[in-house]
Amino acid sequence: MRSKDPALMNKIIDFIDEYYAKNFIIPTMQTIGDSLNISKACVSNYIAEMKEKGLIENNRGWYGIRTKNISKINNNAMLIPVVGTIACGTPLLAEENIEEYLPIPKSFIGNGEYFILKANGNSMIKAGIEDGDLVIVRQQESAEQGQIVVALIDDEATLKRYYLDNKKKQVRLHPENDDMQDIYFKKIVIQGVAVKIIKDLL
Amino acid sequence: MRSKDPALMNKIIDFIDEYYAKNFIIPTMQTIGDSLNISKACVSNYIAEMKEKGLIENNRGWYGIRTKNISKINNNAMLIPVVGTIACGTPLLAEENIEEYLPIPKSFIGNGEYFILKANGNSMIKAGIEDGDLVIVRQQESAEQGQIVVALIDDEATLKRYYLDNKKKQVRLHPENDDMQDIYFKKIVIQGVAVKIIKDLL
DNA sequence: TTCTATCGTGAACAAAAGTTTATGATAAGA
DNA sequence: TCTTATCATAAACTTTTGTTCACGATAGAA
Repeated sequence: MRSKDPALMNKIIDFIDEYYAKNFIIPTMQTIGDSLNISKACVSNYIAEMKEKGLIENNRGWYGIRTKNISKINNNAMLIPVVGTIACGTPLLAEENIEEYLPIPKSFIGNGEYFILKANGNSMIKAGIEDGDLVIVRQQESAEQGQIVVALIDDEATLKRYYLDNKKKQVRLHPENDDMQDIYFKKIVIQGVAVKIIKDLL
Repeated sequence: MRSKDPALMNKIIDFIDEYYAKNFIIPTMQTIGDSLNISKACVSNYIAEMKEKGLIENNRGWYGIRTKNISKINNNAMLIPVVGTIACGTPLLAEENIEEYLPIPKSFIGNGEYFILKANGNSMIKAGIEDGDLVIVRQQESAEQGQIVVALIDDEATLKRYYLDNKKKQVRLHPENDDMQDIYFKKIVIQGVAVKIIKDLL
C-alpha cells in the first residue's frame, strides 16, 4: 500500500507559513500547488486530510485555512514614527523630524502614543543605550523617579534618567555616563518615557 | 448634490483593519457590508472609489484589498517566529517550540532566514542581554570571531560569544558573565548569529 | 415645489477559488 | 509477474466572491 507523503504534508504547511509570513495572505490551493509542483486538486485532498488530523483549522469556508502556526501569529502591528536629529525650533514630532515609520508589534506597546528616538551621543552608555540605538518612547509629560525620559535640551532630544527632588523643588536629569554631569532644572518639559530599546549587535 | 459619506469610508477602513488584526484575513465585501449594514454592491463602489483615491491598494485580483495601514505594515514587516524554551530532542524551530510570530521591520533584517530567541538565564548579562530579552537571530551555521551565536547545548538554546582557536582546533564559547566559565568544544553546531536585541526598559 | 443627478439596493453576471470525479499510473502484496 | 488499492492529475462542477446594471429613493439646486 501507498500512503500520503508525510513529507509533502510538511512541505505544504511550511509553504503556507512562509507565504503568509512574507505576504500576509493565505495562499490559494492553486498557488500552493504551483509552488510545490502538484495539482490544486491534490492540494485540496491533502488539506482535507490534514483538517481531519487537526493539522489545519478552517474558520471560514473560503481562504480560511490556518496552520497551527498561523494561529500563533500576532500581526497586530502599528507604524511608529522614528525621530532622529531635530531641526532647530521644530517640535519633536514635526514632519521634518520624522525619518521613517517602523512597524512595531502592538504587544510591545500598550495604549497611548509612541515614537521611536534614534539615540545620539553616549550619555546613556551605562544603561546600555548606545549611539544609533532605537528607543521606543511612550509620549507623556510626567515620569517616575529613575525612569529614562526624553527631554528637549537646547533643541535636542536627549535621554536622561529622571529624578525629582521635592524638597528643593528641582528636577535632576542624570546621564548614565561617568564623564558627564547631572543637569538641574527648575522646570522641564518631558516628551516621554523610554519603554523599550532595540540595539544592533553586529 | 450628494457625495459619498466620508464617515462611511473611514468606517470601512477601520472595519477592515480590525477584522484583519483579529482574523489574519481580509474580510469579504459581503462581510463588510453585513457588519456596516450596507449592501456588498455599495461596499464595492466605495472600495473602487477609495482605490482611485489611493486609500486602498489591490495587489491581487481577489481578496487583495489592503488598507494603507495594512499595506504599509505588510510591505515593511515580516513575521518572525519566536522560540522560547525548547522541548527535549526537538529541533530549534520545530512547531512546538514556536511561541508566536511577531512582525519585525524588514529593514532590521537582510536576506536569509531569521528567528527570535527569548533569552533565558543571565549568561550574557555583560553584553546587555538579560533574561526575557528578545534576540533576533540570523540562521547560519558559521560565525566570525567574537560574534554572539546561538548553540544547542544539552538541548537548550544558549547565547554565547564565539571564538575559534585554529591552532588547537577547538571552539570556545564565552558567556559574558564573570560567574561562568568558558566552554570548549571540538565541534559545535551553530544555529545562528545574533543581530539585534530588543529589551524592556521599564 | 419641481427637477435632476447620483447614491444605495437587489438581482444578474463574470471571475476565481475549492471540490468532486473519471482516468491513468504506480507502489505494495500475493 | 499479476493484481489491486490508491495516489496524483486534469477537467467538470459547485460555491463563493467581486462587479455591473436597472431601478427606486433622495438630497441639493432652481
